[in-house]
Amino acid sequence: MQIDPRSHRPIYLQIADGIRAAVAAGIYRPGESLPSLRSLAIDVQVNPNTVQKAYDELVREGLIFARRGKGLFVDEQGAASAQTHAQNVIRQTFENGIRTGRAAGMPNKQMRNIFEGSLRDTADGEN
Amino acid sequence: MQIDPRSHRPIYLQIADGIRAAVAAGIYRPGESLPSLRSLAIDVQVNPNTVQKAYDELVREGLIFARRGKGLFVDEQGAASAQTHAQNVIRQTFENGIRTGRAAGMPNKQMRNIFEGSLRDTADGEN
Amino acid sequence: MQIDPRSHRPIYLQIADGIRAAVAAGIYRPGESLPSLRSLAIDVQVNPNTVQKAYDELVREGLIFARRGKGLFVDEQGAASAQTHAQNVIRQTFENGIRTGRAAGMPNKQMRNIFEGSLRDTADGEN
Amino acid sequence: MQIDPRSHRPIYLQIADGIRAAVAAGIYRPGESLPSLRSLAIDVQVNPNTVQKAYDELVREGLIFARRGKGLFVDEQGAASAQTHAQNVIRQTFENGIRTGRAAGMPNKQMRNIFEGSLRDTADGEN
DNA sequence: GTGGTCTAGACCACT
DNA sequence: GTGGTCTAGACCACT
Repeated sequence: MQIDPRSHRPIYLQIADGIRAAVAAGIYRPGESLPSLRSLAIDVQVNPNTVQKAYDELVREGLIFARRGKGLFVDEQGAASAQTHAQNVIRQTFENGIRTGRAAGMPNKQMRNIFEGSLRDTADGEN
Repeated sequence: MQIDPRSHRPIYLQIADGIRAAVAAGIYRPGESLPSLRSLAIDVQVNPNTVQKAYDELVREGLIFARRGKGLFVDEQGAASAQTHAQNVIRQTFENGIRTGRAAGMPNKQMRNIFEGSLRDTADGEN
Repeated sequence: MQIDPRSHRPIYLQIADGIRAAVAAGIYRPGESLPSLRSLAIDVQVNPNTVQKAYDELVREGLIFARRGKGLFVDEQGAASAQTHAQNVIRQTFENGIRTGRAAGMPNKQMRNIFEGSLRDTADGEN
Repeated sequence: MQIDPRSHRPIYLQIADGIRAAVAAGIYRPGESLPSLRSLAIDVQVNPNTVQKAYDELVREGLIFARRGKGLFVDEQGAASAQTHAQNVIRQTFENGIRTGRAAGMPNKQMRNIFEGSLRDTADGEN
């Protein structure tokens, strides 16, 4: 999981994004356990409290649930909702970019070009 | 100009983004003066200090410059630089969305669909 | 016996509450033996240590007592004490609800209405 | 606001309960500001982080909203929801008490007596 | 070992 | 001064 400490997006939300994406991608499946607070904290080089805040966010969303002394688990119904949630986030992000372009008077055609360039530049093999 | 007080992006950067987009769009042209601190502060419902910080940012970037006692003006070369800056911001935004999609295992095709949907949904007439 | 793992009331106290209520209701009578640690642990899906703690609590209260190598038994005077203890717990619970209502400016009449509604909604046949 | 440090209910939830009740009671009205993190922390003798967690809970509920640098305010629509929320909490509490009574084989009549006793004992003048 | 609460204290953005 | 994030570290309940 990638954390950008210079981003204005709080670390705990970046972590929540990462877990959400991983569940959406099927890396963690319904009923399966997630990395423990402490192990993930070591993994992303962050204080356990910050990971806790990230997980808390996802528990409230209904994506995961916690069992004291046992661990954190992907909710049976939660995985599907992670997919749609991820889609919404992506759409929201694209719309923000597009709105910025609109404000700068940029035509759709140019924005499509930029988008295709972004797809190419972030390609990590097969897509 | 749209300010989202709940966004984690600092308000002064949101204001700078807005000015930059307006310059790129030709709303403020090279040599023209920009709104005063106080008028813009009232406009976006924010403390003048915050607008000051936004203008500082843009002066540092070279997009605008200050004439003591006269106000702030758009740099001659500023308009072009605003264009490229806006492009970079947009590209950055798209790449963020794409990275989220990749993390969730979403194929390019689906992301293109979402992008086109976003273009359509944010259309405000002719584009 | 109902255990709510999401409640902030420790599980061992929830188990003790359950046993106490069962003794008060005459399900376990004075002199009779109680379920073994392991059987109750399996029953409520909990670690035997947690059941142990619940029994410890009840022994301390004087509701039950242990015969080494034989098991746990309901105290002769225990049944009566369970009755009064259950009454205290219930009273305490009602008072908590009433205090919340008072804090929200709710008149007694409305609280009585809510109480009667609760009695009705939780009715499981004859009461 | 009363905090019981011996309760198993976390302090931050006790604080949230208190604020919710105060809004329901009309002590804080829609649009009005709430005590600041620091002042409330001093008031209830608790760490500001704990108050923060309580307010965070209420922000998520939609009862209040926060403005960075300005303070916390009661949501226009939130006040009404506080009333119903308070009612639900009270009902939930009563039902818990009643369920305990049922488990102990207590008849409705006796529970009504206990309830009336509780109303009397917690009376603080006119109700 | 695992989740959850709490304190103490630093630092940031905004008013 | 006001809300918000983060670290470091203690302590609790449960496995």
